[in-house]
Amino acid sequence: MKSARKSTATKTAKGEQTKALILNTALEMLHERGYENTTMRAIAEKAGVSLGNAYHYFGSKDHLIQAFYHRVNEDHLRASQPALQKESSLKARLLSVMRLKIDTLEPYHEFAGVLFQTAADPHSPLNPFAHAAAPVRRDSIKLFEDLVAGSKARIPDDLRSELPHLLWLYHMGMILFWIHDPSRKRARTYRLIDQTVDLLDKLISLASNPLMRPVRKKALKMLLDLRDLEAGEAED
Amino acid sequence: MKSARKSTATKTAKGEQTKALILNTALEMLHERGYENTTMRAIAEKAGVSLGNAYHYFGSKDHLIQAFYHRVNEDHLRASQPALQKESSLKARLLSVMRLKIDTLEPYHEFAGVLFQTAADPHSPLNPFAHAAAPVRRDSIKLFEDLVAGSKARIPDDLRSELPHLLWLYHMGMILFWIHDPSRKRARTYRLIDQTVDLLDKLISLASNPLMRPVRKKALKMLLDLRDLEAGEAED
DNA sequence: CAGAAATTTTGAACGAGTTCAAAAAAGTAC
DNA sequence: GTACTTTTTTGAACTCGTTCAAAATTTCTG
Repeated sequence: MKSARKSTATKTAKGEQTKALILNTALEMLHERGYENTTMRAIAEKAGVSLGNAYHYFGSKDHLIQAFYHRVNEDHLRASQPALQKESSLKARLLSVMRLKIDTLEPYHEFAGVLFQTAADPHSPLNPFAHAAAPVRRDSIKLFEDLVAGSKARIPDDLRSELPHLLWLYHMGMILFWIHDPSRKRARTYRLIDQTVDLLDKLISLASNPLMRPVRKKALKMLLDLRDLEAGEAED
Repeated sequence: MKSARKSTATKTAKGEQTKALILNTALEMLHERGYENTTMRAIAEKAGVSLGNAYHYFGSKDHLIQAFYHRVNEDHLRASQPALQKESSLKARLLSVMRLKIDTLEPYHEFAGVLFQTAADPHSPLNPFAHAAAPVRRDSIKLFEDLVAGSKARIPDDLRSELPHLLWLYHMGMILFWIHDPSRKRARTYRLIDQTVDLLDKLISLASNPLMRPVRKKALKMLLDLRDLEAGEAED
């Protein structure tokens, strides 16, 4: 994890094709052999390109991991549509989305740990505190925006606008738990999700109470402070 | 981060001496040159031993990082004693300890990021969800046990026994923020600590209210569930 | 279509973490 | 003090992520 070179944009149909080939090969191997055994050399070889060529399109192995996360995210987004169409209560929507997230992630359980390791890197776009503009991150938050926007719950505007980020953070926490969950069929994770979704729903109702307005304002202010540290170098 | 070999216990006075020499050299270089520039080769060379010898005593570079964390922790523990002697309210004790933590960590700010990366590794003893028996982790929680034990606050037993872990988790969160804090003299971190300590103190009072007993019990139960996932493989 | 410019592709090299078999040194028992 | 066992130490080798200059190919321009 030395460099930070960006993945090069392709300028050509041929390039596009090669890039896709490399990515698909990588994801396949990641799935079949896990992280450690998926070396850049192995990817290049299986894809039938040179090692240097792989690096031309993906500046580092991390970029491949991000691409993986992006892919899984798309799958999850797609899988969530039916539930989001059907359910209208915030609680039911959240519960479905969270369960489906674990379902989607499950095939990759054994190597998901490194995903969190890269997320902990201060420069990773998955890092909760890092610059929010990173596309991977925006994509994965988008789902929670839809989730909130489409629900009929009466939620004050200040909370409503912040809620997607909060839920995204919560969902990262659940993934962290899932990574370490040794229980059969990941039963403890599913149980925890049931419990926490219930709790969250109650908390949101509580926080939406007009009486809570001052407290809520204060808490949300602090959360905004927590987020997006990238902005200014020079604040005192 | 491939291997998981343990640091070998030394069997000899000579060995003990060499191990200490390597560790001290490593910590010094870590401090002076940061993580990236402190290679195992450089450590070995400066310590006047062979590369293989360094690996004999520290199974991986991660072990050195853990040793670093351990050392910083001892410094912090020592620095906290006067305040813990003087202050008796939970809030004042926590505030001092947290501020001193940042003070202690500050010299290492530029490379502290990797500390969190290793902490995110499912196998790291710093990982909040991993096996709690790891000595590094126990040591760093110990401080918060003292902090709570020595305070005169009236706190129900169930919460009191869980509080050290909660505070430790909170303190990890503050470190995470600090790592990303670009503000001058880390002013935002200190401000956040002031605010959150205030908030925590209020929350603890609130949770200690007899009326909250049922809710508290439930929440603590869930937290216990969250912690120590290492136990059983087979729960359904 | 020829030549120039841009893009893709290659292959070799480097640096760093890690492993390991064997040499050197230290400790132990008689 | 010698022969053994154990521990320490070495140095070479291996793997893997990464870089880079240059070759091959494709695209663009007139």
